[in-house]
Amino acid sequence: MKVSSKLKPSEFEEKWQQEWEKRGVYQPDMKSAKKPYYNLMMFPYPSAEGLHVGNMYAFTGADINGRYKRMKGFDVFEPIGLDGFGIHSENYAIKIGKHPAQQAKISQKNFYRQLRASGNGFAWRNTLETYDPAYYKWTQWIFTQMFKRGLAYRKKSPVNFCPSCKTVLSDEQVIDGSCERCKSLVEKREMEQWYFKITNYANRLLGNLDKLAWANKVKIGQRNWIGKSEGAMLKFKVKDMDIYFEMFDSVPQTFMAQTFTVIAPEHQAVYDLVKGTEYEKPVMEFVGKIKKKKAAQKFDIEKETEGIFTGRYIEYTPSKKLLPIWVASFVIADYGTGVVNCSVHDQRDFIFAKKYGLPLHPVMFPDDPKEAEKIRKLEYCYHHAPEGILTEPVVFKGRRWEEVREDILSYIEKNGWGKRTAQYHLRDWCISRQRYWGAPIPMIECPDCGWVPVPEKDLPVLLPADVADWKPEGTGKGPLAKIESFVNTKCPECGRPARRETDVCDTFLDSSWYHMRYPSIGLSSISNFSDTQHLSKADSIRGAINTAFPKQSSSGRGRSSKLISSDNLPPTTNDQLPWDPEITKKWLPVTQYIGGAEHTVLHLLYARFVAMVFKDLGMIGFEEPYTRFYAHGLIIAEGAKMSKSRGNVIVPDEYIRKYGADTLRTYLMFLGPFSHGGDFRDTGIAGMYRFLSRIWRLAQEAQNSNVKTQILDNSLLRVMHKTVKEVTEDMENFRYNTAIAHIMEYVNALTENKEQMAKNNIEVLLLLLAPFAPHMTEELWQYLTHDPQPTCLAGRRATHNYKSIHHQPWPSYDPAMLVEDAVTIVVQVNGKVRDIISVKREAGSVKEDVEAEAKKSDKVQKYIAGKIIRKAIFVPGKLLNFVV
RNA sequence: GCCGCGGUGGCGAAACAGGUAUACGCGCAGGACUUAAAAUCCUGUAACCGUCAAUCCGGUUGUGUGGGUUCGAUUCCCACCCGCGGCACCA
Repeated sequence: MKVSSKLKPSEFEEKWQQEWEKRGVYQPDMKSAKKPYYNLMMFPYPSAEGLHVGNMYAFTGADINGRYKRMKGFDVFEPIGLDGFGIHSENYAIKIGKHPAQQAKISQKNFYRQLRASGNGFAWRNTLETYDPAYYKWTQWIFTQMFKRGLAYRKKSPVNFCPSCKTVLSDEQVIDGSCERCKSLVEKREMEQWYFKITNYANRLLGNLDKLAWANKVKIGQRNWIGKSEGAMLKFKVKDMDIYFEMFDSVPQTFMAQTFTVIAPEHQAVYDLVKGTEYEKPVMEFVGKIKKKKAAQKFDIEKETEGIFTGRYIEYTPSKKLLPIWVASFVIADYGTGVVNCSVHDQRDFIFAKKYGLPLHPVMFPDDPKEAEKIRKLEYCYHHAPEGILTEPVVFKGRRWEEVREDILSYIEKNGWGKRTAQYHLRDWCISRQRYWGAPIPMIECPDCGWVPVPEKDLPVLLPADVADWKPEGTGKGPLAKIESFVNTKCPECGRPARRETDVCDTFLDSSWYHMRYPSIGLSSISNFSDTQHLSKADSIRGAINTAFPKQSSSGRGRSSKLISSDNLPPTTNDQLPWDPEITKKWLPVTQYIGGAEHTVLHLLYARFVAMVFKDLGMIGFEEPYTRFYAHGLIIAEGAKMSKSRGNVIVPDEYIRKYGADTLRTYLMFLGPFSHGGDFRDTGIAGMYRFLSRIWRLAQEAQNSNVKTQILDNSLLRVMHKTVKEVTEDMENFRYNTAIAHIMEYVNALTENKEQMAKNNIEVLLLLLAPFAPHMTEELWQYLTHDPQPTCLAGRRATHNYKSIHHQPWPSYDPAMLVEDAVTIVVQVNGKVRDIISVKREAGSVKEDVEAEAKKSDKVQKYIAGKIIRKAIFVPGKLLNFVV
């Protein structure tokens, strides 16, 4: 075997990519793997033609972990797919004026090409795409499971609507109240939507967080999003009416201060309160006005709070007072009960009461009599004051706000006014999207039977293909509503004519369970996968697109929107479940999940929720899908997030062409800590190419016949063991930048001591570098070593005399080799470094010896001569500090 | 407003347990090789001050600002300033 004298990635990178894939180097045996390690990276959603270096950064970092773990002896499974169904991909299709299904085909080809060219060790036989009917059949199946368990329901609720794009937007597409694409102000529209009852799981989602090995900031993010708030739910009667209101109070300490009640304008009971009274007209006009205002500027916090009296009162038993009920703009309808009792000890209530001249009654004061007088005179709002002293109720007179809470809660319960309870900030998950490019919600509305789920045997409900009008129009109905052949169907229960749901599922449902699917893909055929089958699987998009776009058949037009039965679809591993139970038991939960922190509260929460539902339905044996999650940083360009509109998108392709994927990968990882990301500048990349070229030359010099195979003891060997130790520790903690730095130091040591260099020095170097630069290390490894044993790489397939470097064991180090004969001791005088001395290892830990040695130093003498040494602080093997 | 993260040379960044601050790299400067260039290799590179000068030598300051604890602080504590990200009328 020969290699070029110069590092030329184009000569071998593609070659190895093909070779690895052909030999299944990264394809673990799913059934008999002994040490399964499911290394999962969040799959990309194609919202552009291809990947940018920011994406590549994330995938490379995840891949390095997989490659390292593989060398550590794990059966690493690292799958890849595309989250190509949904609004991001559809928006991109709209932007460039292509049909989403056509664009999906183009994006898929390009994304997969780039992911291959980046040198990632993916299990290419286990790919999935969320728009593949074989996949979304099961996304729809999940919906029906939710519905059957009462976890999917319909509710009329305001949704985000962009008047310019004429479309409904998801929450995450609304940035500061504006549409992320056109920047116009987003409106709120009342629409009936499908929801998943994620709030039923709020407490479990919160409680389990403690058990997860996740980045702390992500856990904190989820805790805040779930937003548990404990307090009391009180219940009181409306005077002269048969209406009772419950109201939540998270600060029950000052419950005796409550002097009025506010109700949300959207609250259903508002009308009942004023019906037939003189207040009906003005109040209902007010309600209409506020609703309009809220619709126009959904997220704008109305600084000016507004309200109107309803003419009704709450019989507030604790103080035996009547609290006037007001409709107030600031009350949130879907948090708590939408009715709140108000007091002087709340900032908003205080402002509202002042504005409308409502009564206020302080019951808590500071120690300072002057300040207390100000509170009595209602000069400012005294709230959330731990040191505040209560005056009411009398039994708690003199108690402090910070310690009285639990006793007050018990008191409220004892008197029967209310009960301890918790409220959550988390809302139910809105699934409906009035869009085209998504999995149709598999529900049928029958005039007689109501909402009926599509039977499992009829899934998937295929997305009709030849839809000319697939763009969102913002009429409140999705594009599918216009396709009569889609809409009109029969009720699965009674067989009479019925209509299909025409909304599609939120794309976050697609991605909430994909980790369940990967390991089971292609299971029945994996043992005798031939190359041709493999290629046809890699090309499966063609099949998917063809079902979405059947060729015009002679039998007539318009047939393509007819639903295709599941018989025509690729076989699945199991008819009852979208995964194989045994395989799932072996590989899940995911061993290591890696992704961006921007999904802290969306994808990562939904996936946990869906897993909990699976667990409750007895389908899986765990409820947390990702026990370990690592949040990688973001690559920015010129100080800003990469985006087309900014024009700062950096595509990896040209760099790969010029320097090779190895150089780009290593460079990206060297930029900074993987958790921090970094600013991409191309000035440094040539330096990384230079570094890898040095290794290239070094490895060739190692083939020189003069170079010994192994040297048992010399200084280089010690450096080598130290490097192995440091790099190993860095790899375990995703500290790739310092791992590379340590490899560089090692290379520097080798270059400076070439006469001592042995072949095993180079072999260890290549092994340490292999996760970062998989192609060139493979090329050099094959060049340097000739493994005589034919190795079984991919089950039964390997026939050649070849063992990949990526299947070599990770080098180990001998701790005994790290111990040096002499230790360096820093000598300080009054905390300032005055000299550095070297003593024998044994002497380095004996204070007297080091002290005597240090006193011999002129530099030290200069500072201690003629002075009294009061103390000498000694850190064995490290430091000696004279205090004079 | 609340929550989280960060602030170290010209730049990206190291310092894992309070103990030599600036590892590793980029950039820059100088040199070697060459007819020349590229490539490669070598040397230097926090600031300021001292000696005619100096690659050597000696000193002072220095990790956003001001305090504190300590023999010793980038690291721990308190207060503040600045930047980034998330949430935001949640009673």
